[in-house]
Amino acid sequence: FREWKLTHQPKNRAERGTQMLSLKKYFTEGLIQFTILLSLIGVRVDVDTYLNSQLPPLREIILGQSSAYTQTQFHNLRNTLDGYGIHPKSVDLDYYFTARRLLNQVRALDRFQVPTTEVNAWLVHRDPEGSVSNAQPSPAITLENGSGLQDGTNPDNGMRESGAEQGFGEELEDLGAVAPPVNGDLTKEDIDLIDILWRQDIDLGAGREIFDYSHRQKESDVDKEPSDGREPGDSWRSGGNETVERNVLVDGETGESFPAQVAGVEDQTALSLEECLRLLEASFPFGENSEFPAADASHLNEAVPSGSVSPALQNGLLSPLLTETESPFDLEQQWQDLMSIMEMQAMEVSNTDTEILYNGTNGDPLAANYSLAPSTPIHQNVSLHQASLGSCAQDLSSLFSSEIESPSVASSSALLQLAPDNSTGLNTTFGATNLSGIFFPPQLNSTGNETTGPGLPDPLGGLLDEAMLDEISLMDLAIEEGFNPVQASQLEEEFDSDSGLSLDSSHSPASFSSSEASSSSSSSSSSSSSSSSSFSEEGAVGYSSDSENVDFEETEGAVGYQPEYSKFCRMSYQDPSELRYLPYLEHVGHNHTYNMAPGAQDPDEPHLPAVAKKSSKEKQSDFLDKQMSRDEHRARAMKIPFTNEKIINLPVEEFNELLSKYQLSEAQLSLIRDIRRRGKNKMAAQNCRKRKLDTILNLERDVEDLQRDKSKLLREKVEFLKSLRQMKQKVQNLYQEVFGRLRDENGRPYSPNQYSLQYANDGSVLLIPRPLADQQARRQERKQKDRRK
DNA sequence: TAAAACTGTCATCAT
DNA sequence: CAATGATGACAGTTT
Repeated sequence: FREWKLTHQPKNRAERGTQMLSLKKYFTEGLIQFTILLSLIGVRVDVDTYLNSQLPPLREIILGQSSAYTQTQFHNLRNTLDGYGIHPKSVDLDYYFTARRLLNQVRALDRFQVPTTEVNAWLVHRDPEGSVSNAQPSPAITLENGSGLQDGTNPDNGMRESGAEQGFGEELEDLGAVAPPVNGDLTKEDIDLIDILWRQDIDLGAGREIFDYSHRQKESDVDKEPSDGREPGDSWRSGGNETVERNVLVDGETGESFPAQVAGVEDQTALSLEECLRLLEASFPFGENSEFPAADASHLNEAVPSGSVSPALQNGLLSPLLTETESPFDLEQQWQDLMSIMEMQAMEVSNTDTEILYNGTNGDPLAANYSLAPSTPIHQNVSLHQASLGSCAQDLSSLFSSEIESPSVASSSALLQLAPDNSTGLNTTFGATNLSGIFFPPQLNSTGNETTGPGLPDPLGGLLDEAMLDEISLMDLAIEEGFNPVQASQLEEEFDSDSGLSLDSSHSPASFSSSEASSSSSSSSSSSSSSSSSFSEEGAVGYSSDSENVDFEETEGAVGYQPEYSKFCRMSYQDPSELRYLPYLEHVGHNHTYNMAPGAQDPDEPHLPAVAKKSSKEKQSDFLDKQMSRDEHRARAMKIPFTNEKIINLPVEEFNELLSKYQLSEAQLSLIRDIRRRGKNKMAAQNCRKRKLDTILNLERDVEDLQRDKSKLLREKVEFLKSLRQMKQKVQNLYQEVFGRLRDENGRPYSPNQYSLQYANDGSVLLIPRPLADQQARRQERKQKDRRK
């Protein structure tokens, strides 16, 4: 095959050269300009994939000959096949390349991606506010990024989930930069900084207005232009909302409008008040003296239909539901949780890639495209959907069922809930009555107040709280005992780090830096144009894979396995041990077959007459000499009268018989014994190595499975927490409603400072004086703590 | 040419 | 105890 390369490659190149000359003008004048135009508005177009496959890559026409034809980039296959690679010794290359070609087609579909309406709207929305210049990427992009997240329509979502498909430049773009990506401008530090700031933004629960340029503009221009309280981009939200306009609240962080109605009593058929409250009491680790800004109280006044409610009232009102803070929030830990979810998402998407690839023979490309496309439309639909149901009108069952029906959406929803959605769906839930401040411990709340002003707590703060997880367990939704996301994440990071045991699973921000670092440190010259795709497609091996090579494997003309690949190669499809059943493989050129079949390829005299006849005797002897092992040479030198194959493979009895037939010298006998021992040991070593490889691969698969499981569990956890919040909100609303309607003998409302509602075990609701209620609450709390210990 | 991967061999222990 | 298998370590060979 190497010969083939040598003879065909130059010809190939020449042909390509002439083709290129004729094509260059055409392309550069037409399509390229169009492409550049598109890229300037942030649309990625890969024209190559729409050209005749015989033509060289457009990239190559423009930039000149690539290294695609001079290097064998077989390891790319591994990276692209991702988890389902084949053994390097396998010759099932047709399948291999078929798979690759299909993958390329699928990716091509993915690349020519006309942005959806939502994306366009987003871009337009950002543009007039002064598009971000790439010259100063980090701060500007960070702001944009934060805003995009808060909008809940940030395509970054898709990026983080699809993980691999889009490149460096795209990531920037997805992070919110509207300007065309310039890969070289952003250093790794910049990316890290973006990431860190991005995390901080969410950590601090930064109010949306912090990022929202239009909002700031609104504030400054408030005199000139009285706004209707809605930004242009939000116009879609108002559709059909006019009827509840009167009761609409605006979430301070998302700017989202939602009806302020509280859940009616009649909603409680599914979930009894008692259950809700018990649940609430059991699970509320928050401080008793939580405070919230007066602004919240005013919202509350709107929210509660009957009676006037003072802040003090709310304090008292909620106190029976509140317990003391049990443990300080560990934001770092929560972040690790979050990040690990993201990594899981990325991994799953990459796995999806692979599955599509391998089902590619019967799957239709459209379906593949649907799944593979960075799925901004899908995610955004989800986001919008969840934002709309965030106001807790949505029933839990329908929430779950809807996601079950569309698994692709479900699998991607966790991230949404964590990133942008935390400010839409979740925060909407809590912001509905703007009581969210009460639900969070003072520390966190104060942090939010200091940094963001209007006291909007970090929705993520409680989202991944381990205490809440425990509560879920109490709810017979037990996820697992002793689950430690910190350890798990750390473990995961260890695996993700370039240990040589590539899991090919993470293109997450966490592994981003290492991957990129290894890419930049590798010697091959990945130009800036190719770095975008090499970043996303290379595995943890750190090999730079030029996009040209990835895209057009047919032209590489390189077959043969790469050492890089074979060490931890995968044998899902071809196990080396099967090779012995395919005797023709013996002539492929590699004589590394394990478990060599007896007599299958003993180069000793009588076995290769057909080959031998074709050449002269000298050549034949040379050939045989080269083919013979050292022991065979020794055996011949010692005039051993039978073949080494027999010496090694004969059973002991037959072997002894054989020895007894001949009169052999002591030296000969010794050599024969050595040959037998070495021969057997040789096979043993081969078996041993194969076993070792199998073990590693199995472990790798196990790790992937476990990571999948972990991701699933984390997703479930997020779902549970989300539903728990919704339930809490419902209960809270109910409590207010019920309490607000209570009247004493004189028709006056009860003061929440003096009374609170208690729920007896028999389902009855009691109005009891507050001191008593406080006592009971403390008692309950102690019980809880004891039970946990 | 250096480095990595591959292979055969030996020593040793286990079966 | 002999034969054989398994495996770490090492060295030579190949890529």
